[in-house]
Amino acid sequence: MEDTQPPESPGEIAAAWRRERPGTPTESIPVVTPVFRLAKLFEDDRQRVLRRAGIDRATLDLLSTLRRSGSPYTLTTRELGGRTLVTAGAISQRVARAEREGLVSRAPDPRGGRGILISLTDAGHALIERSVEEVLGREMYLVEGLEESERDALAALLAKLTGQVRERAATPLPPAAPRRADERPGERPG
Amino acid sequence: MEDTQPPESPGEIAAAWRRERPGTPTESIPVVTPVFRLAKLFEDDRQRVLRRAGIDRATLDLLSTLRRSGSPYTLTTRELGGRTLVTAGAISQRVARAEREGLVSRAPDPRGGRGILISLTDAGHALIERSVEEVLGREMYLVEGLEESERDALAALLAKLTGQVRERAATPLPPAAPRRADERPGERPG
DNA sequence: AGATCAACGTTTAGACCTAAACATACATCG
DNA sequence: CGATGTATGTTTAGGTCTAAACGTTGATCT
Repeated sequence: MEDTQPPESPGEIAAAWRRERPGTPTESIPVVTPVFRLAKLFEDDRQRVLRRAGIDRATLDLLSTLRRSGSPYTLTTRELGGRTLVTAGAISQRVARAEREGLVSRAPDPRGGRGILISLTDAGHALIERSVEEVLGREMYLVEGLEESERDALAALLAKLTGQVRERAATPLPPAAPRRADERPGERPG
Repeated sequence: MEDTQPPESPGEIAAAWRRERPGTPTESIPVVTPVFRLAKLFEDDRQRVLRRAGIDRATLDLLSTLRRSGSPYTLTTRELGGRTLVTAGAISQRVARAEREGLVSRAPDPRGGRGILISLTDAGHALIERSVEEVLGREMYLVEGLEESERDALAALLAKLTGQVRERAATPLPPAAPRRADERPGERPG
Protein backbone atom coordinates (compact mmCIF):
# COMPACT_ATOMS: atom_id res chain seq x y z
CA MET A 1 0.00 0.00 0.00
CA GLU A 2 1.60 3.18 -1.18
CA ASP A 3 -0.36 5.78 0.70
CA THR A 4 -3.42 5.79 2.88
CA GLN A 5 -6.63 7.50 1.99
CA PRO A 6 -6.52 11.28 1.57
CA PRO A 7 -7.56 13.37 4.57
CA GLU A 8 -11.23 13.26 5.45
CA SER A 9 -13.34 15.87 3.71
CA PRO A 10 -14.80 18.67 5.83
CA GLY A 11 -18.19 17.03 5.42
CA GLU A 12 -16.86 13.75 6.74
CA ILE A 13 -15.25 15.45 9.69
CA ALA A 14 -18.46 17.23 10.60
CA ALA A 15 -20.48 14.04 10.19
CA ALA A 16 -18.05 12.12 12.38
CA TRP A 17 -18.42 14.67 15.18
CA ARG A 18 -22.19 14.60 14.96
CA ARG A 19 -22.16 10.85 15.08
CA GLU A 20 -19.75 10.70 17.99
CA ARG A 21 -21.07 13.66 19.91
CA PRO A 22 -24.61 14.56 18.91
CA GLY A 23 -25.16 18.25 19.48
CA THR A 24 -21.61 19.30 18.72
CA PRO A 25 -21.69 22.59 16.81
CA THR A 26 -20.18 21.63 13.47
CA GLU A 27 -21.44 24.42 11.27
CA SER A 28 -18.09 26.18 11.11
CA ILE A 29 -16.18 23.15 9.85
CA PRO A 30 -17.02 23.46 6.13
CA VAL A 31 -15.58 26.97 6.20
CA VAL A 32 -12.68 26.75 8.61
CA THR A 33 -11.17 23.45 7.54
CA PRO A 34 -10.82 24.32 3.85
CA VAL A 35 -9.26 27.63 4.79
CA PHE A 36 -6.54 25.84 6.74
CA ARG A 37 -6.00 23.32 4.00
CA LEU A 38 -5.88 25.84 1.21
CA ALA A 39 -3.42 27.93 3.17
CA LYS A 40 -1.18 24.91 3.48
CA LEU A 41 -1.56 23.94 -0.17
CA PHE A 42 -0.70 27.45 -1.31
CA GLU A 43 2.13 27.65 1.17
CA ASP A 44 3.72 24.36 0.17
CA ASP A 45 3.38 25.04 -3.52
CA ARG A 46 4.81 28.50 -3.13
CA GLN A 47 7.74 27.05 -1.29
CA ARG A 48 8.50 24.77 -4.22
CA VAL A 49 8.56 27.73 -6.55
CA LEU A 50 10.63 29.80 -4.18
CA ARG A 51 13.21 27.14 -3.56
CA ARG A 52 13.93 27.10 -7.26
CA ALA A 53 14.26 30.87 -7.27
CA GLY A 54 16.68 30.76 -4.34
CA ILE A 55 14.55 32.62 -1.84
CA ASP A 56 12.35 31.62 1.08
CA ARG A 57 8.93 32.68 2.27
CA ALA A 58 10.19 35.04 4.95
CA THR A 59 12.53 36.85 2.60
CA LEU A 60 9.91 36.98 -0.14
CA ASP A 61 7.56 38.66 2.30
CA LEU A 62 10.15 41.20 3.30
CA LEU A 63 11.41 42.05 -0.16
CA SER A 64 7.92 42.13 -1.67
CA THR A 65 6.72 44.59 0.88
CA LEU A 66 9.65 46.88 0.23
CA ARG A 67 9.36 46.54 -3.53
CA ARG A 68 5.64 47.17 -3.52
CA SER A 69 5.99 50.30 -1.44
CA GLY A 70 7.62 51.95 -4.46
CA SER A 71 10.76 53.99 -4.81
CA PRO A 72 12.94 54.48 -2.78
CA TYR A 73 12.01 50.96 -1.58
CA THR A 74 12.45 51.90 2.05
CA LEU A 75 10.34 51.32 5.15
CA THR A 76 10.91 51.42 8.87
CA THR A 77 10.91 48.24 10.89
CA ARG A 78 7.63 49.30 12.38
CA GLU A 79 5.99 49.83 9.02
CA LEU A 80 7.18 46.42 7.93
CA GLY A 81 5.66 44.95 11.04
CA GLY A 82 2.32 46.56 10.34
CA ARG A 83 2.15 45.05 6.87
CA THR A 84 3.23 41.58 7.85
CA LEU A 85 1.60 38.99 10.03
CA VAL A 86 4.58 38.23 12.26
CA THR A 87 5.95 39.64 15.49
CA ALA A 88 8.52 42.38 15.83
CA GLY A 89 11.12 39.83 16.84
CA ALA A 90 10.57 37.91 13.65
CA ILE A 91 10.96 41.08 11.59
CA SER A 92 14.24 41.73 13.29
CA GLN A 93 15.48 38.28 12.45
CA ARG A 94 14.24 38.41 8.90
CA VAL A 95 15.95 41.70 8.29
CA ALA A 96 19.15 40.38 9.86
CA ARG A 97 19.15 37.37 7.57
CA ALA A 98 18.38 39.40 4.47
CA GLU A 99 21.06 41.90 5.41
CA ARG A 100 23.60 39.13 5.83
CA GLU A 101 22.74 38.01 2.30
CA GLY A 102 23.12 41.51 0.96
CA LEU A 103 19.48 41.90 -0.03
CA VAL A 104 18.61 44.85 2.19
CA SER A 105 20.51 47.53 4.06
CA ARG A 106 19.76 49.25 7.35
CA ALA A 107 20.29 52.83 8.38
CA PRO A 108 18.99 55.06 11.15
CA ASP A 109 16.07 57.25 10.11
CA PRO A 110 17.52 60.62 9.11
CA ARG A 111 14.27 62.34 10.15
CA GLY A 112 15.19 62.47 13.81
CA GLY A 113 13.29 59.34 14.82
CA ARG A 114 14.56 56.35 16.71
CA GLY A 115 13.41 54.29 13.76
CA ILE A 116 15.58 52.25 11.45
CA LEU A 117 15.10 52.39 7.71
CA ILE A 118 15.29 49.16 5.78
CA SER A 119 16.03 49.49 2.08
CA LEU A 120 16.24 47.16 -0.84
CA THR A 121 19.75 46.77 -2.28
CA ASP A 122 20.29 46.26 -5.98
CA ALA A 123 20.68 42.55 -5.39
CA GLY A 124 17.50 42.45 -3.37
CA HIS A 125 15.67 44.36 -6.06
CA ALA A 126 16.85 41.97 -8.74
CA LEU A 127 15.89 38.94 -6.68
CA ILE A 128 12.38 40.10 -5.91
CA GLU A 129 11.83 41.16 -9.49
CA ARG A 130 12.67 37.66 -10.60
CA SER A 131 10.58 35.96 -7.90
CA VAL A 132 7.36 37.92 -7.91
CA GLU A 133 6.52 37.16 -11.47
CA GLU A 134 6.99 33.46 -10.91
CA VAL A 135 5.08 33.28 -7.66
CA LEU A 136 2.09 35.25 -8.90
CA GLY A 137 2.08 33.48 -12.22
CA ARG A 138 2.02 30.14 -10.52
CA GLU A 139 -0.74 31.19 -8.14
CA MET A 140 -2.74 32.44 -11.05
CA TYR A 141 -2.54 28.97 -12.54
CA LEU A 142 -3.56 27.32 -9.29
CA VAL A 143 -6.57 29.55 -8.92
CA GLU A 144 -7.69 29.30 -12.51
CA GLY A 145 -9.46 26.06 -11.74
CA LEU A 146 -12.31 28.39 -10.83
CA GLU A 147 -14.21 30.47 -13.36
CA GLU A 148 -13.58 34.18 -13.14
CA SER A 149 -17.07 34.77 -11.81
CA GLU A 150 -16.53 32.17 -9.13
CA ARG A 151 -13.24 33.73 -8.13
CA ASP A 152 -14.93 37.09 -7.82
CA ALA A 153 -17.69 35.67 -5.68
CA LEU A 154 -15.18 33.83 -3.54
CA ALA A 155 -13.01 36.90 -3.11
CA ALA A 156 -16.01 38.93 -2.01
CA LEU A 157 -17.09 36.37 0.54
CA LEU A 158 -13.56 35.98 1.85
CA ALA A 159 -13.20 39.72 2.21
CA LYS A 160 -16.41 39.95 4.15
CA LEU A 161 -15.53 37.03 6.37
CA THR A 162 -12.09 38.42 7.06
CA GLY A 163 -13.61 41.66 8.25
CA GLN A 164 -16.11 39.89 10.46
CA VAL A 165 -13.57 37.55 11.98
CA ARG A 166 -11.12 40.34 12.61
CA GLU A 167 -13.79 42.19 14.54
CA ARG A 168 -14.99 39.22 16.50
CA ALA A 169 -11.54 37.83 17.24
CA ALA A 170 -10.57 41.18 18.72
CA THR A 171 -13.21 40.96 21.43
CA PRO A 172 -12.23 39.20 24.65
CA LEU A 173 -12.97 35.53 24.92
CA PRO A 174 -16.35 34.72 26.42
CA PRO A 175 -16.24 32.83 29.72
CA ALA A 176 -15.42 29.17 29.40
CA ALA A 177 -18.36 26.99 28.46
CA PRO A 178 -20.24 25.81 31.54
CA ARG A 179 -19.41 22.22 32.29
CA ARG A 180 -22.31 20.00 33.26
CA ALA A 181 -21.71 18.07 36.45
CA ASP A 182 -23.30 14.92 35.08
CA GLU A 183 -21.19 14.95 32.00
CA ARG A 184 -18.84 12.05 32.44
CA PRO A 185 -16.40 12.76 29.69
CA GLY A 186 -14.01 10.18 31.02
CA GLU A 187 -16.38 7.33 30.41
CA ARG A 188 -15.06 4.90 27.91
CA PRO A 189 -16.59 1.82 26.49
CA GLY A 190 -14.43 -1.13 27.35
CA MET B 1 1.18 56.15 18.29
CA GLU B 2 -0.20 52.90 19.55
CA ASP B 3 -0.27 50.86 16.39
CA THR B 4 0.38 51.52 12.77
CA GLN B 5 -2.18 51.12 10.06
CA PRO B 6 -3.65 47.68 9.58
CA PRO B 7 -2.15 45.53 6.83
CA GLU B 8 -2.95 46.59 3.29
CA SER B 9 -6.11 45.07 1.84
CA PRO B 10 -5.75 42.51 -0.93
CA GLY B 11 -7.06 45.15 -3.33
CA GLU B 12 -4.38 47.59 -2.26
CA ILE B 13 -1.68 44.98 -2.63
CA ALA B 14 -2.81 44.11 -6.13
CA ALA B 15 -3.08 47.78 -7.08
CA ALA B 16 0.41 48.44 -5.75
CA TRP B 17 1.88 45.68 -7.88
CA ARG B 18 0.10 46.91 -10.98
CA ARG B 19 1.34 50.42 -10.32
CA GLU B 20 4.91 49.28 -9.69
CA ARG B 21 5.08 46.55 -12.28
CA PRO B 22 2.46 46.96 -14.99
CA GLY B 23 1.61 43.58 -16.40
CA THR B 24 2.17 41.65 -13.17
CA PRO B 25 -0.50 38.94 -12.91
CA THR B 26 -2.42 39.98 -9.81
CA GLU B 27 -5.67 38.15 -10.30
CA SER B 28 -4.90 35.53 -7.68
CA ILE B 29 -4.25 38.01 -4.89
CA PRO B 30 -7.88 38.63 -3.83
CA VAL B 31 -8.25 34.91 -3.27
CA VAL B 32 -4.89 33.81 -1.93
CA THR B 33 -4.18 36.65 0.47
CA PRO B 34 -7.44 36.38 2.41
CA VAL B 35 -6.96 32.64 2.70
CA PHE B 36 -3.60 33.16 4.38
CA ARG B 37 -4.95 35.85 6.62
CA LEU B 38 -8.03 33.94 7.65
CA ALA B 39 -5.94 30.91 8.42
CA LYS B 40 -3.81 33.02 10.71
CA LEU B 41 -6.79 34.69 12.36
CA PHE B 42 -8.44 31.34 13.03
CA GLU B 43 -5.17 29.87 14.18
CA ASP B 44 -4.37 32.66 16.63
CA ASP B 45 -7.86 32.78 18.02
CA ARG B 46 -7.95 29.04 18.42
CA GLN B 47 -4.70 29.19 20.29
CA ARG B 48 -6.18 31.62 22.79
CA VAL B 49 -9.03 29.24 23.44
CA LEU B 50 -6.75 26.25 23.68
CA ARG B 51 -4.33 27.87 26.06
CA ARG B 52 -7.17 28.35 28.48
CA ALA B 53 -8.16 24.71 28.07
CA GLY B 54 -4.61 23.57 28.73
CA ILE B 55 -3.90 22.04 25.35
CA ASP B 56 -2.05 23.09 22.23
CA ARG B 57 -2.81 22.90 18.55
CA ALA B 58 -0.71 19.83 17.88
CA THR B 59 -2.26 17.86 20.71
CA LEU B 60 -5.76 19.00 19.78
CA ASP B 61 -5.17 17.70 16.29
CA LEU B 62 -4.00 14.35 17.56
CA LEU B 63 -6.67 13.80 20.18
CA SER B 64 -9.48 15.06 17.93
CA THR B 65 -8.55 12.65 15.21
CA LEU B 66 -8.54 9.73 17.61
CA ARG B 67 -11.77 10.80 19.26
CA ARG B 68 -13.53 11.36 15.97
CA SER B 69 -12.56 7.95 14.69
CA GLY B 70 -14.95 6.45 17.25
CA SER B 71 -14.52 3.65 19.72
CA PRO B 72 -12.01 2.18 20.48
CA TYR B 73 -10.31 5.53 19.76
CA THR B 74 -7.31 3.87 18.23
CA LEU B 75 -5.41 4.48 15.01
CA THR B 76 -2.00 3.55 13.65
CA THR B 77 0.66 6.19 13.23
CA ARG B 78 0.19 5.89 9.52
CA GLU B 79 -3.52 6.51 9.67
CA LEU B 80 -2.91 9.53 11.84
CA GLY B 81 -0.46 10.80 9.29
CA GLY B 82 -2.96 10.44 6.48
CA ARG B 83 -5.53 12.53 8.31
CA THR B 84 -3.17 15.27 9.36
CA LEU B 85 -1.24 17.80 7.35
CA VAL B 86 2.16 17.19 8.93
CA THR B 87 5.07 14.86 8.27
CA ALA B 88 5.60 11.44 9.81
CA GLY B 89 8.36 12.84 12.00
CA ALA B 90 5.99 15.41 13.43
CA ILE B 91 3.44 12.71 14.20
CA SER B 92 6.08 10.78 16.05
CA GLN B 93 6.96 13.80 18.13
CA ARG B 94 3.36 14.71 18.80
CA VAL B 95 2.59 11.23 19.98
CA ALA B 96 5.69 11.21 22.17
CA ARG B 97 4.65 14.45 23.83
CA ALA B 98 1.07 13.35 24.33
CA GLU B 99 2.26 10.05 25.70
CA ARG B 100 4.54 11.81 28.16
CA GLU B 101 1.50 13.74 29.36
CA GLY B 102 -0.53 10.58 29.71
CA LEU B 103 -3.06 11.50 27.02
CA VAL B 104 -2.42 8.59 24.67
CA SER B 105 -0.83 5.17 24.88
CA ARG B 106 1.12 3.18 22.34
CA ALA B 107 1.15 -0.52 21.63
CA PRO B 108 2.25 -2.72 18.73
CA ASP B 109 -0.55 -3.70 16.41
CA PRO B 110 -1.76 -7.14 17.53
CA ARG B 111 -2.85 -7.96 13.98
CA GLY B 112 0.59 -9.04 12.92
CA GLY B 113 1.55 -5.71 11.33
CA ARG B 114 4.63 -3.66 11.95
CA GLY B 115 2.32 -0.80 12.85
CA ILE B 116 1.92 0.87 16.22
CA LEU B 117 -1.51 1.58 17.62
CA ILE B 118 -2.08 4.90 19.31
CA SER B 119 -5.03 5.03 21.69
CA LEU B 120 -6.72 7.70 23.73
CA THR B 121 -6.31 7.26 27.49
CA ASP B 122 -9.08 8.26 29.87
CA ALA B 123 -7.28 11.50 30.59
CA GLY B 124 -6.91 12.18 26.88
CA HIS B 125 -10.54 11.41 26.29
CA ALA B 126 -11.61 13.79 29.04
CA LEU B 127 -9.36 16.55 27.75
CA ILE B 128 -10.56 16.38 24.18
CA GLU B 129 -14.16 16.19 25.26
CA ARG B 130 -13.71 19.41 27.15
CA SER B 131 -11.79 21.16 24.37
CA VAL B 132 -13.76 20.30 21.27
CA GLU B 133 -16.94 21.89 22.42
CA GLU B 134 -15.16 25.13 23.22
CA VAL B 135 -13.14 25.28 20.03
CA LEU B 136 -16.06 24.56 17.73
CA GLY B 137 -18.38 26.83 19.67
CA ARG B 138 -15.95 29.66 19.38
CA GLU B 139 -15.41 29.07 15.68
CA MET B 140 -19.13 29.04 15.17
CA TYR B 141 -19.25 32.48 16.69
CA LEU B 142 -16.43 33.77 14.52
CA VAL B 143 -18.07 32.52 11.37
CA GLU B 144 -21.54 33.72 12.21
CA GLY B 145 -20.65 37.15 10.90
CA LEU B 146 -21.80 35.64 7.61
CA GLU B 147 -25.40 34.70 6.87
CA GLU B 148 -26.06 31.02 6.64
CA SER B 149 -26.59 31.25 2.90
CA GLU B 150 -23.30 33.06 2.51
CA ARG B 151 -21.52 30.42 4.55
CA ASP B 152 -22.96 27.73 2.35
CA ALA B 153 -21.91 29.51 -0.81
CA LEU B 154 -18.47 30.10 0.62
CA ALA B 155 -18.08 26.49 1.70
CA ALA B 156 -19.04 25.28 -1.77
CA LEU B 157 -16.54 27.56 -3.47
CA LEU B 158 -13.80 26.64 -1.03
CA ALA B 159 -14.46 22.95 -1.56
CA LYS B 160 -14.26 23.35 -5.31
CA LEU B 161 -11.10 25.44 -5.12
CA THR B 162 -9.45 22.97 -2.77
CA GLY B 163 -10.08 20.18 -5.22
CA GLN B 164 -8.72 22.19 -8.12
CA VAL B 165 -5.65 23.35 -6.28
CA ARG B 166 -4.88 19.88 -5.01
CA GLU B 167 -4.94 18.63 -8.58
CA ARG B 168 -2.89 21.42 -10.01
CA ALA B 169 -0.38 21.55 -7.20
CA ALA B 170 0.31 17.85 -7.70
CA THR B 171 1.57 18.38 -11.23
CA PRO B 172 5.23 19.14 -11.68
CA LEU B 173 6.26 22.76 -11.75
CA PRO B 174 6.39 24.27 -15.23
CA PRO B 175 9.85 25.28 -16.38
CA ALA B 176 11.20 28.40 -14.74
CA ALA B 177 10.39 31.66 -16.39
CA PRO B 178 13.03 32.44 -18.99
CA ARG B 179 15.85 34.30 -17.31
CA ARG B 180 17.79 36.89 -19.19
CA ALA B 181 21.40 35.93 -19.61
CA ASP B 182 22.71 39.12 -18.07
CA GLU B 183 20.81 38.46 -14.90
CA ARG B 184 23.22 36.64 -12.63
CA PRO B 185 21.17 35.34 -9.72
CA GLY B 186 24.03 33.88 -7.69
CA GLU B 187 26.10 36.99 -7.96
CA ARG B 188 26.35 39.19 -4.92
CA PRO B 189 27.57 42.76 -4.82
CA GLY B 190 30.75 42.93 -2.80
C1' DA C 1 18.85 69.76 33.64
C1' DG C 2 17.33 65.42 35.70
C1' DA C 3 13.92 61.98 36.29
C1' DT C 4 10.45 59.30 34.41
C1' DC C 5 7.93 57.44 30.62
C1' DA C 6 6.87 55.57 26.22
C1' DA C 7 8.10 53.76 21.77
C1' DC C 8 11.06 50.91 19.24
C1' DG C 9 14.08 47.41 18.14
C1' DT C 10 16.99 43.31 19.46
C1' DT C 11 18.15 39.23 21.89
C1' DT C 12 17.24 34.92 24.08
C1' DA C 13 14.93 30.72 25.40
C1' DG C 14 11.88 27.44 24.09
C1' DA C 15 8.51 25.21 21.02
C1' DC C 16 7.40 22.80 16.83
C1' DC C 17 8.19 21.64 12.28
C1' DT C 18 10.58 19.63 8.04
C1' DA C 19 13.92 16.87 5.65
C1' DA C 20 16.80 13.34 5.76
C1' DA C 21 19.35 9.75 7.87
C1' DC C 22 18.41 5.69 10.51
C1' DA C 23 16.44 1.61 12.34
C1' DT C 24 13.08 -2.38 12.06
C1' DA C 25 10.11 -5.71 10.65
C1' DC C 26 7.83 -8.22 7.01
C1' DA C 27 7.63 -10.05 2.35
C1' DT C 28 9.35 -12.00 -1.77
C1' DC C 29 12.27 -14.53 -4.63
C1' DG C 30 16.15 -17.32 -6.02
C1' DC D 1 17.10 -20.31 4.02
C1' DG D 2 19.52 -15.91 2.99
C1' DA D 3 19.47 -11.60 0.22
C1' DT D 4 16.82 -7.67 -1.35
C1' DG D 5 13.25 -4.75 -1.20
C1' DT D 6 9.51 -2.13 0.86
C1' DA D 7 6.68 -0.13 4.32
C1' DT D 8 6.79 1.97 8.91
C1' DG D 9 8.41 4.56 12.63
C1' DT D 10 11.97 7.24 15.06
C1' DT D 11 15.80 10.24 15.60
C1' DT D 12 18.61 14.12 14.55
C1' DA D 13 20.12 18.52 12.65
C1' DG D 14 18.68 22.76 11.39
C1' DG D 15 15.45 26.48 10.72
C1' DT D 16 11.78 29.92 11.85
C1' DC D 17 8.61 31.54 14.84
C1' DT D 18 6.61 33.47 19.34
C1' DA D 19 6.83 35.44 23.89
C1' DA D 20 9.19 37.85 26.95
C1' DA D 21 13.19 40.06 28.82
C1' DC D 22 16.23 43.67 27.76
C1' DG D 23 18.49 47.90 26.07
C1' DT D 24 18.17 52.43 23.83
C1' DT D 25 16.64 56.66 22.41
C1' DG D 26 13.52 60.52 22.43
C1' DA D 27 9.81 63.02 24.79
C1' DT D 28 7.58 65.09 28.80
C1' DC D 29 7.21 67.14 33.18
C1' DT D 30 8.95 69.75 37.18
